[in-house]
Amino acid sequence: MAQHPSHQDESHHVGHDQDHSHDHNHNHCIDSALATAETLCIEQGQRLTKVRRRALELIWESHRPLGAYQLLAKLAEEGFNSAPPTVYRALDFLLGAGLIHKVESMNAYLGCAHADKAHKGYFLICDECHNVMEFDYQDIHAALIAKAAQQGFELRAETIELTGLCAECKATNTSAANTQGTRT
Amino acid sequence: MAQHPSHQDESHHVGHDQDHSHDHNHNHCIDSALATAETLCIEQGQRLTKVRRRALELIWESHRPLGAYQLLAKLAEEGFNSAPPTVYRALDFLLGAGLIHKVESMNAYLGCAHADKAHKGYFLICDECHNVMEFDYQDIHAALIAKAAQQGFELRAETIELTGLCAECKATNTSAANTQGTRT
DNA sequence: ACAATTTTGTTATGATATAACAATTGAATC
DNA sequence: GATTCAATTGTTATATCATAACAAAATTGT
Ligand SMILES: [Zn+2]
Ligand SMILES: [Zn+2]
Ligand SMILES: [Zn+2]
Ligand SMILES: [Zn+2]
Repeated sequence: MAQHPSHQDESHHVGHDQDHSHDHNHNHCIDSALATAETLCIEQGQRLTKVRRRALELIWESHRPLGAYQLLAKLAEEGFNSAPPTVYRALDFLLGAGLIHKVESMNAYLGCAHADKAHKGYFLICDECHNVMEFDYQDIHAALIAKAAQQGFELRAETIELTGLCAECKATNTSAANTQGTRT
Repeated sequence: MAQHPSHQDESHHVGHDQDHSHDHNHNHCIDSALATAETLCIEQGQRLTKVRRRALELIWESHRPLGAYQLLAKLAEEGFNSAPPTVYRALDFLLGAGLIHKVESMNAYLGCAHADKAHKGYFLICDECHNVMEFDYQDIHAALIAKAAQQGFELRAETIELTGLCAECKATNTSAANTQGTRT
């Protein structure tokens, strides 16, 4: 529930080596996320089964949020059952364990790099390249709690999804002097 | 895009006379919203046709956010065409005109009481009674813009949806001394 | 009246998500 | 190891949310 102070105001850029040569090959992120997942599941007596584990890997391997049916297709390719409940069960498990977030405005799922710290995901979503950056902003969190409390509202969960143009796409659009402006 | 300062930090409680005797019969809200809609559409050379107008009324008459197919059913009862495009077209029009908001986390649509001022809706959503309160919080808006700008991100749209327990439900739950705590 | 534009009707399909129940697997106990 | 119980997965069906494509009708401007 409470956000951890350790990476307050820090951002973690998720998905960033799609096409345009940001070649941070993020195997490190994946390995780290999987290791965290193992640890957390063991600690909590949860079972990170094959399909759950592979689903988590596939979500991380995707460089942007992955839809449930996209994930299902990938799992099916690898011999897992191809019916929807398979993927939704895996997603429910991973969401419950805090290992992934759902981006409501995209109906898509994204690995969380800070699964070990309970928090809600705040996202910056680029309209252009569809990359998503998760950020943690303690000030906003506190302000939202306070604002809700003013209304007598007890805050439990937050969906904060900001869309717009990321730095790279803004640079590209500007420098390329493209005529179509900010397309979608 | 910019939120207007006039109702900064003010909240408008949407949907509040459902069952438990908050008998603000909100005909006033509906009438006011419809009048605003007329004015806005005329000003902008937009046509508030029968189906669009009735859709807006029905959304307002509902005391909580209305799903597209719920709305479609109501329209169909009244002799409008009952195929999905009918309702999605009306919703698109109303969204475009700023007369309603979509609550992403509920896939539902809600009348906006401040359609005359361009803004994004910020919502408090009760897990218990499903009422939704729209609030406007200039401080948070400014902080989000600043935070995004720090990352080089140009903010275009915001989805801010907070869930939890509203004041009434908190009171009910507490006073009823229910054993189940904060269920859901 | 005529043409151009917008809106609506209609059919079909895509995309996202869950219900219900059976079969299998895993872990704990006997 | 066999037994039992709970958790997980398989399977079929369906619910829910949303859009594509094209035809028909209504509205607007001339
Ligand atoms: Zn996270
Ligand atoms: Zn981008
Ligand atoms: Zn509003
Ligand atoms: Zn409530």
